Amino acid sequence: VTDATAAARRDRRILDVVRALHPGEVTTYGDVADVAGSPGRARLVGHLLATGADVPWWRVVDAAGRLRAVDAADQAARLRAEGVVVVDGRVRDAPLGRFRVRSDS
DNA sequence: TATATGACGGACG
DNA sequence: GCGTCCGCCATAT
Repeated sequence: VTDATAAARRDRRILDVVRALHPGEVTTYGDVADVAGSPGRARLVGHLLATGADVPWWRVVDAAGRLRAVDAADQAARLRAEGVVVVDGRVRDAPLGRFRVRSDS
């Protein structure tokens, strides 16, 4: 296969993982990359979500639980609408289904 | 072709 | 817990 198709397949795989997130479920860029089979490529996940993919992008935060979206306020609002506790631009809760935000206190 | 810049993350102090 | 540094990958200039 060509590099282009391989990359396209990889990107699609990442987007599929994000699409699989249920309401109230929050995960990290790194975990998405990992589950999608591209460990270490957290930055790539962020880039994909930034390109306006049709996926629940607001359910993805960074490893520290911080909301990195351009419009963090919007992301916070969407998360709260699903019952996720966001404090000072950060996810304080670890509700989540299969994917977990590593945030312990 | 080279450099800079992000929706990142881990290691370190 | 925070700031800095470096590695990571794709785009933009």
